[in-house]
Amino acid sequence: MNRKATIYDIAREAGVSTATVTRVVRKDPHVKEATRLKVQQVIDAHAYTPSMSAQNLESGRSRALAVVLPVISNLYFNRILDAAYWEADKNGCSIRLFQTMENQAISAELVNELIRCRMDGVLFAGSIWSADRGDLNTALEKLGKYMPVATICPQDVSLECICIQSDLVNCSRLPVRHLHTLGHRRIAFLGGSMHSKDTSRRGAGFLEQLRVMDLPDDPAYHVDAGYDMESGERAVLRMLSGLDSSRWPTAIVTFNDLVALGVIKQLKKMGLSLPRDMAIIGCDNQFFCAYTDPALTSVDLHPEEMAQSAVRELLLARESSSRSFAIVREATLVVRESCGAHFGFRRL
Amino acid sequence: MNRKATIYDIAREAGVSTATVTRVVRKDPHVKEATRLKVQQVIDAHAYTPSMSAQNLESGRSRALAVVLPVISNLYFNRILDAAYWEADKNGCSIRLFQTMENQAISAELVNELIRCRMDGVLFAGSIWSADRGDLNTALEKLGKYMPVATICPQDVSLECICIQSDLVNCSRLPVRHLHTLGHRRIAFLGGSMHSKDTSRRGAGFLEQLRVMDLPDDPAYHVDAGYDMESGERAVLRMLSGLDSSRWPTAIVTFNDLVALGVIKQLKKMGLSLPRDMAIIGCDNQFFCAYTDPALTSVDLHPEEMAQSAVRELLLARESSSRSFAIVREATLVVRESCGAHFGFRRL
DNA sequence: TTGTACGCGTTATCAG
DNA sequence: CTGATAACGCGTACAA
Repeated sequence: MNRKATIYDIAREAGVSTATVTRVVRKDPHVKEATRLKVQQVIDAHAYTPSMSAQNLESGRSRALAVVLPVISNLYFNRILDAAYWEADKNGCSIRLFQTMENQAISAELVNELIRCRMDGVLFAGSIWSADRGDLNTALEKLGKYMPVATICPQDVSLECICIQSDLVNCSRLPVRHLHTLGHRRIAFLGGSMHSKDTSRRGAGFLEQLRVMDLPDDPAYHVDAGYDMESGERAVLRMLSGLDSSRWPTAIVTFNDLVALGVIKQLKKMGLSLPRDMAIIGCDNQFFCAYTDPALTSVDLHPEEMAQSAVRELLLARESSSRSFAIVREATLVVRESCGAHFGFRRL
Repeated sequence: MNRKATIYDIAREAGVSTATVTRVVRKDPHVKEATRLKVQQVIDAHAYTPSMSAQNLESGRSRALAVVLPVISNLYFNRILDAAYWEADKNGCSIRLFQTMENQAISAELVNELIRCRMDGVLFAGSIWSADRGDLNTALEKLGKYMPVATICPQDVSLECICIQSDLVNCSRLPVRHLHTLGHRRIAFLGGSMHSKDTSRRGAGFLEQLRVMDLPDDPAYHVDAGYDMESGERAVLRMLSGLDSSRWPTAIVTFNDLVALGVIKQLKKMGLSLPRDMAIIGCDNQFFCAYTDPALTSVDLHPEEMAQSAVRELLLARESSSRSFAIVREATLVVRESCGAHFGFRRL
């Protein structure tokens, strides 16, 4: 294994001091042209580049942002990571990834690790806010003493940091309103959890919307489940098999597109024709939505833009004193075929 | 912003030297119990942890591996990254991500950046080997002088590094044989490219298999295309509309599952019934394969296990002298519904 | 058992 | 314009 040339090697070989080498590298104008040329030549010959670690030690920064999320294999977080990566890259920063898995909480070890690495900032995405709010804010507060902190969180939580908020209200309102317009009254929600301590509180928001629109919120229409396809299959089966078909809902809103995938599969297996017999709306507007059968209508939370904002604010906060504020990114409904809207279909 | 306590702070406050603090942190047994206790107490009080940057500078290493791949939003690479992450994590290493986008080549800048960051190792995944082999090996060779290098590559390329090879042969053979068994003779390949300089040479391998099995390799059955769903839609439309329906293939093998998604959508739009009118086989065995309609039969290259092996070997090579060798991970065919095999269906 | 002193590679400051 | 030199925080011989 070679040893990479150091600034000393360059300085010696060019017959100058290390200070001058730095000046040349940094394109400091106060260097005689002849000197610059000679030094640059040696630099090129060795393909010299300043050592990252040394720079970091000296500057006390890492030129890296931490992104903390549950799992990157989940497409939603994958998109956040990707967007964060490019936004950071654009600013000469790298991303250090931390996956917490199911463990939603911010552990003390994680906090210490982040401080130890001298992260220039941290972005928390995912479900940390489901944990005890007190603990959470304590952790964020401590972290905030060392580096800027940003979170991508539902609109109704208040955290002591840069909050990029997803539009929980419209995320629930849009699907319900769309279905209502199409004539649906019995609308079910599958996946996630109905409890207000839920990951993203999507279930609770959904219930609220039903009430606002004066629609029945039959408890039989709300099955707590997980966040993946198998959960969707099981949940819809459990719901429908417990109900006389005359009481079946006519539309299903799912926690996310994965759950919707499972629901669609199960409904087809039961012989239903979609969207005629059942309307479905997912959430996240994943890449495969246009390729399900029928193509899945879905809510887009615009995670990429939230991640971009988060990184941008983090980088900004690095310079100035850190602030605590919120930015809301509105949700959008992407209408496809799974509710029959494209047929001008209207349920009685 | 707080300043994190340094080893000096701890030493002063505990009334010992920095060396002793290090000993306590490192659990060096040659420390008097009383001293250890006192120092540990101060350490705990400040939640002191040695600075990563300082350690890196001192040790000349970064405790980090680089993963270079085209895009993480592609599920295949996403899985590689995820697996690499956990394997590295298990060994106290972090992952530094580099996305190259379409730019397949290993640029000189990338090489320098990797060296500059003192990466403990690099894993290249993706399509770098499509580039000129000479350039590639030159870059790998240079990199190899500074750190262990591993690649996840097709089985038929020879690179001067740790080669985790995907099973290109079976990746082509398995689908063709499966279709052949089911009675298919006119088999098409869509997506990627037929040229041997192709990204993964999957097209070329496919042609070879057709010949081996004495099946017709009508050029009309091979449409170069991209790697995504839109490409699949366009490619199949182009192929079929240029052909009298009597000459249509009876089965389609696609470059990957995304292309298959597009193909399925387009075929349905044309009114075909699947798998009756057309058999389809994808590649990568993505999570959604079980949820397409019909469920997609697909080849699994086992990217997770390849990534694990790669990281493991990288970590090993860090200690010993670096070697150059290859490990092959065999491909598997996961049979679902898209070829009708579950019906005992047999085409004449 | 403990402390001193130096090296790791850069950058910044301050003389010259 | 250029060169010493002092941090930056840690590990580690070597000495005590």
